[in-house]
Amino acid sequence: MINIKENENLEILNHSCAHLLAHAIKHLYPDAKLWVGPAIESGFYYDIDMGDKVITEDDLEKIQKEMKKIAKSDKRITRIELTKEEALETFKDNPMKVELIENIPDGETISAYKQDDFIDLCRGPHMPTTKSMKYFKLLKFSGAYYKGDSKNKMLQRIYGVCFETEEDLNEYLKELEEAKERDHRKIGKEQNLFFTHKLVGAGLPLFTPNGATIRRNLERYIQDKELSQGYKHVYSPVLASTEMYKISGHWDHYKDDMFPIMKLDNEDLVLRPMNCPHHALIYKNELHSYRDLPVRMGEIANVFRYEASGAVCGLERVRQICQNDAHLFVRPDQIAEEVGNVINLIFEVYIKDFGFSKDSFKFRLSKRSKEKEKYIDNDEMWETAESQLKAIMDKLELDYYEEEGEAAFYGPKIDIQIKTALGHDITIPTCQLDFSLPERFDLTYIDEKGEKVRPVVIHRAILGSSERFMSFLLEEKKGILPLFLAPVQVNIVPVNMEYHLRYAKEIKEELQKNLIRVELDDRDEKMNYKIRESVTRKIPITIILGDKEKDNENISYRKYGSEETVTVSKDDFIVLLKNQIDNYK
RNA sequence: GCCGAAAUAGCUCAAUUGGUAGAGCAACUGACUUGUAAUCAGUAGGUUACGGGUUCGAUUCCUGUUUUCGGCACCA
Repeated sequence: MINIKENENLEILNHSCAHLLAHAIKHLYPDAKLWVGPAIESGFYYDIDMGDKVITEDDLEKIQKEMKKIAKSDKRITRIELTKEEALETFKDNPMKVELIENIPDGETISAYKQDDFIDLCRGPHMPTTKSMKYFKLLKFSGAYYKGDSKNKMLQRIYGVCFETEEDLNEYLKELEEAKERDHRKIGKEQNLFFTHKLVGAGLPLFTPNGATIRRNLERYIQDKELSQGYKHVYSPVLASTEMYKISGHWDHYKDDMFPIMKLDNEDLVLRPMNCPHHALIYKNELHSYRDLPVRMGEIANVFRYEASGAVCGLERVRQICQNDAHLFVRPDQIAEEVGNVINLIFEVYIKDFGFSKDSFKFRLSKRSKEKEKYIDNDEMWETAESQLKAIMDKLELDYYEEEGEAAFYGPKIDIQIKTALGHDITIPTCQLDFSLPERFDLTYIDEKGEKVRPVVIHRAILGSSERFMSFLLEEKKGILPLFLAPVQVNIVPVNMEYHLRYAKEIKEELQKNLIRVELDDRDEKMNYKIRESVTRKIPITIILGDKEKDNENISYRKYGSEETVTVSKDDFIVLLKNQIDNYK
């Protein structure tokens, strides 16, 4: 999907189109107060205070028509420089712009752009004339908080996109449609993988046998990976006393994201939002020597977060999250190596095993913001942790960007960001550095001098959560699953029900004994019908059995996406399949 | 949580300004079955998300709730 912000011409074009939108709005709704209208990755928007007027689909049509009219009339777009007083005078009817102008430091040039009877405060640059905006479309509208702060009133935002040619616009609109086809919620329904039910609640998906098969095999896969890297797995309860979260800092910094307290006789229990304190206590349960470190403690663990009702989304954002979590308890001198191992593991899983493209995710160094009260208070710790993570990423020559305000409350993170089919930017794998948890739970190990020393904790998740990884997998693979995850790996279609069913049953049993997930389509239907269904269900392998196979005791199969038929002996087939499954293909 | 929209058969969607809720696919029944993407016929399937109101009459209008969707805010 194209990124408008990466193409300077398109960025200027889209920003100019935002002005065109505002111009049309002022024609149709003279009382509307404009806020800002930037170009964004997917086009442009404009935020407008329209008083009590609420935008509808019909309005969008009207506005678009008016935009076309202004564009066609070929108005020159000119830059005007103003003094602060002139600017205040020009925009005196708009309190939002007045505030904006008042905050511009004295002496700084204030510019505005004018096209016919419309003028807007703006740095520019812009296209020379309104005629440049020929191929655009208004796409959607919604509410948006003034200055992006939920404490403020809500403005109305209109989104659109503009291109240099009609072909580019149509291509883009086509891609938007195709993205809808990839939406994991649509695939989940088509392949009967998961659903939500009102009686269970929002953000709490139920996994059907098909979805559960994918999930179970994903969880097995990642645990085996971890075992091969020296991890050990634990189980810990989903509940804990609030006392624990007061020690960990969750109570001060994360309470609003947790489900409310359950009062017992003389205990206050909560559903856990994270596993770190539980794991810290497991670490603390025994004495550790410097020789034993790093301790790599993993768990496929359910956590619970009170996600806002407007935020829950399919498997992408849920309220019960099954994390592929681990905590690495390391000596300070092991930090770089262990973080490196985590990054390598991410590459191994995402690139090598699943074959995702390098462009499908981005590394982000997530730092704390200036609102320090949101985070655990220890400036020195934060500076050390952030600079250490940065140094490690630089040494690994990772291509990454930095963002303030994205850290966890207890420490900075390396997050791996992906874009969903619908363009949401979300984290899947994460690797976080934590000097706070060991301090708060008084974790130690004995160093070579026999003294107690503080370890450092690395929090990490490779799949992120089972739910979120599944949503990513389904969208990236367009519902075509690798063999080791497919709910049905092999579908058997007999050519004729009367003559070939017995042989088909034999083959099915043989495959089943070898733990291959196989189905035999023994319905009273024609062969072509069954083949078609096998393909539309995206089953990786369809076996066709007729006289040829029966007489020679072999099988013929076709792979999903190929029309080529391959004939092999039954035993060779089983070996081939098991090989592919073990190699995650 | 906020702004807006939606909710009709298992699924995808219809139902002209308020007047008996329909279709395709799937399911079921019967017939037909021999080599790589849909055989034919029939049957059944609904308190139109849930509650309240207006009306002689509500899928349709008003209202409350829930869920879903598009954003915003939040966010691993």
